[in-house]
Amino acid sequence: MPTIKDVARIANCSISTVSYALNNDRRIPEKTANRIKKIADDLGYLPSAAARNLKKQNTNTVLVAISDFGGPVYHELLDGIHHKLGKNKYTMIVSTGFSTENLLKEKTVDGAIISDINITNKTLKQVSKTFRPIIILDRSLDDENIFDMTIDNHNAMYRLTNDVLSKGYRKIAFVHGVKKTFDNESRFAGFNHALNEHGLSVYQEFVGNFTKPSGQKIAQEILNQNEQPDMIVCANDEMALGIMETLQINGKNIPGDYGVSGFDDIELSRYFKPSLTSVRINRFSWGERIADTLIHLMKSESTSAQKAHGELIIRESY
Amino acid sequence: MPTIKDVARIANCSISTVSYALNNDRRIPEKTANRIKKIADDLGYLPSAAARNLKKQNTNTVLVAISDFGGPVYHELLDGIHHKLGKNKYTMIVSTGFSTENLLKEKTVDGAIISDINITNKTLKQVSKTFRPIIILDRSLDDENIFDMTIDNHNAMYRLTNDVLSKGYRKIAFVHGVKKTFDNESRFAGFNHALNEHGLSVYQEFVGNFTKPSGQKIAQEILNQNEQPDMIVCANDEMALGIMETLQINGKNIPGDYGVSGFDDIELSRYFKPSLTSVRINRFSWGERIADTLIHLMKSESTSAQKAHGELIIRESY
DNA sequence: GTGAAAGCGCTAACAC
DNA sequence: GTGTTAGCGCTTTCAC
Repeated sequence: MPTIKDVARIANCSISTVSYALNNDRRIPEKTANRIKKIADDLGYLPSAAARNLKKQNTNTVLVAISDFGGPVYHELLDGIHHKLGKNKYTMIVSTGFSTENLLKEKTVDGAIISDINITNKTLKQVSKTFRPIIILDRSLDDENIFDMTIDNHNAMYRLTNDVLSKGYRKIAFVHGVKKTFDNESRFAGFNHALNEHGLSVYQEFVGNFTKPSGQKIAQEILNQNEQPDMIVCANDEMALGIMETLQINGKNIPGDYGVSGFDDIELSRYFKPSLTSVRINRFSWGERIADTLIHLMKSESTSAQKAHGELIIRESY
Repeated sequence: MPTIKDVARIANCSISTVSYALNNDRRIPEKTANRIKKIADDLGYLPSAAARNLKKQNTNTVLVAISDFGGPVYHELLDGIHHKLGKNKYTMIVSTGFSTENLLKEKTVDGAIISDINITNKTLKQVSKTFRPIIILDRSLDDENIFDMTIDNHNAMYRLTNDVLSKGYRKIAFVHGVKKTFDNESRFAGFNHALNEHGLSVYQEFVGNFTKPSGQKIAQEILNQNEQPDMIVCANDEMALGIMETLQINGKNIPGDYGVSGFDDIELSRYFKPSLTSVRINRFSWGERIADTLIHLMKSESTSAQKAHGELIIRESY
């Protein structure tokens, strides 16, 4: 493993000259710089990030922490973040679970974007104390160096619910995802907001966990009860899809017997029969804005962290 | 930002004692160790990975490089890798594109798992020269410190094609993904192998790029030509799905007018009507085996890198 | 334009 | 059981 020392020895100069040359410092004439670069290249020299990070006290790396790689919603978001980060010479790494905790605590990154509810507020606050900015997408949390760029769930669900109401539905059930999560509570709040304005309140409530199987289970509950809703508003698409599937297997028509709506607009929702009405967030540009904000924050420049807005995608499911 | 020095000062001992205590060295009595740990905790001390990495010349981190976050096939694989890595106290980071190049070259990781055809062989060889093992999943490449744990595409496609033949199909078209990629060529080879054994050869060939839109375009080509195949074997599910969709839109029946098959068994394939016959790889246990092998390699222990085998999932599409 | 040297925050060999 | 110290591979200040 050649180090900067080896390059210096062979180039017959000091390590500082090598360092300057490799980092394109203006003081080194182009000719010398090229000679040194050539030698470094021939030697297979690659600088050590550990040494540079230690000296410079930064890593030029941004962490994106997600709750799992399976969710169908991260793709565009990550692409958007990566795209903007690349333009600004940052490296992006993605992690989950215990790996995220390690990375955050060991100062391996200059900034982080968190969309993983399993990371505790305590960890977040502890880490942000070291003056590395953190943008959160999965909760609201007020703390210095922690910035909220969540989706404006409330407003989007409010608009969706108003659309549902305009279609004449009145016995409206709500299917929760994991309770107390930001996404669930804010979506439910937007739903209630619209209902209340019409002098209505939720007809029935069910609690799932944002997954398809939980939707399937809830559909069974619905089928087994006496009072039947005419509309089922779900906190996300995956549960809505599970509900529709089970309802259909049991001979029900959608939207004939029940209207159903989702949230997130995952790919499957477009292909399911009937296609699912949902809320779409342009996650690529959301990601770009997130990265942009984080870059400003890491440079201690002022910016404002803004929420993402959803677009109603009306399809055939109610 | 407190460092080990600050902890030592407050604990009124040397930095080596702090280091030993924090790393649970047996020499430090539990009582002292606990006192020091408490002080470190109160101070909000977090060790610096950069310093430790520089000193120890390793990072305890494994990189998984994927070509994009959108592919529906990575989820289980990453979970399997992460699971096994966690059991062995390694941190996993995931990256794409330019970020992967940076990470690999700067020795930020002790080992890497590559499933990104955009990373050049040159980079791989250069990096593996530093004696960090690399496992490749997206190509065959013979080099020291580079280990092949690809899917045994040839064998799986051979078995699928034999099943197709046993159903009586004889005018069999093959839809390529990106040419010259390992996945495409090895699948095509397995396909040909089976055909040749029956004294047949491919009826027609089309070239897509592993995406759904490319499948849709190919379906149009098929519809516009005179000679019609009775079976369309595709190099992956996404293209197969695109083909089926376009064929159906144009009034064709599957499997009545054409049989279709895929490869990968992505989630959508189960829900599409007709459901798609495909090849499933248990990616979780594949991931576990990959991580296990890499761990051995990083410890310079001997192991054998083995390929992954696919399971035929027979459904309704031919 | 180039070099010497300090020092980033740790680990671990060695001394006591 | 605890402390002293060298040194990991860089960047950067300061001299010349």
